Amino acid sequence: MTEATPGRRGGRQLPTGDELRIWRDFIETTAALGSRLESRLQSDSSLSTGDYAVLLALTEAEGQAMRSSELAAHIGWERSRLSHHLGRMERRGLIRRQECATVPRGAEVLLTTAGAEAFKGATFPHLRAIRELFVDALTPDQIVAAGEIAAALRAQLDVLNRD
Amino acid sequence: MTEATPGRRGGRQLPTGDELRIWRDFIETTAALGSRLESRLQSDSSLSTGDYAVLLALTEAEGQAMRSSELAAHIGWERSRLSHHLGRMERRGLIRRQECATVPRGAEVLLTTAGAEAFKGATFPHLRAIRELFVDALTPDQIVAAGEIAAALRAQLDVLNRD
DNA sequence: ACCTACCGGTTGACGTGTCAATGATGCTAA
DNA sequence: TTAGCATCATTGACACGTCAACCGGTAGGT
Repeated sequence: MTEATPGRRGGRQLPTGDELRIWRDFIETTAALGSRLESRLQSDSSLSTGDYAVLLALTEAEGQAMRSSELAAHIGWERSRLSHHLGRMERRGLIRRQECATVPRGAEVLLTTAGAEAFKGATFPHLRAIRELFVDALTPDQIVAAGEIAAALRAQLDVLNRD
Repeated sequence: MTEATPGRRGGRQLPTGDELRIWRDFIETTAALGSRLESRLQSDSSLSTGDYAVLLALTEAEGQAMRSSELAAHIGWERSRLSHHLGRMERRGLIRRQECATVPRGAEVLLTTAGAEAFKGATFPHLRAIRELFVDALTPDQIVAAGEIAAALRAQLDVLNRD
């Protein structure tokens, strides 16, 4: 398992071979997991995970509507990304955009009935896929560990975000 | 931490709220980690992780060349994806393609000197980024756990791949 | 010989993501 | 007042990924 490397863990610049193997396995597997879920969602409901995130936010919003900027902040997207995505969703009839009465130059994003139905139909298979691909794959201990690992990685990302 | 849900863990169809929170945290954080590494590599060396994978494979290949199909199999990409990517890399002078002498209708992918230098310059900062963003973020136990989690998720992906 | 089926590789269409530039509109300070 | 300036949102250019269609050539069966 471990390697015959000189110690000095603190001063080392580069990952060891073991660490690198785990890194590759980890990042590739999580990426594969994400795209597998994406394709499950797609074939179950013709929605992407992006669509799902937008529809979820709108479904839970009061009046099933939000201003574009709020929506972007809520789901953690750049405005540009959201704008492109809303354009595609609008073409498919899942949402509508109209000028916002309260805020000047603001755009209100509305859930259409087609969008609400698409979301409703997607929820159950999506959650079931999460259970099958993630929850069922891991022991309860591993699920807890996964949460802690995610938290630690997130913390490090936040720390290094000051660059 | 835990929820006041009816037991019956075996028969449950959907993830609990706790499980769902961990899932979201996990998948979003790993995705963010991937894109952070992508942008580090980009700003350090003007390469994408795709470029890096291709250049790594070619660098380690005999004669710094491989047939397109072998290369695709080696890095686990679809042929179409590789073909598109090679087109972009060829435009940037990182690789060259020529007809393969031995295999009819085969395409040989060659590393150019520019490609070899780009890879050489990218390696160290890339490995350092992996250390900073992944290895340094976790305890040794967590790194081991991450490897086990990846293996378990991969196994489940493989099992469900018969559908 | 001919038809077919496969194989290696490319291409086109489209969805998705980032970055930088562009409107459009209100706010503030000379 | 008006010259900036920030803010909300969109747009265009491009990289990347998937899917399905395509092309050219070889191999097998009849």
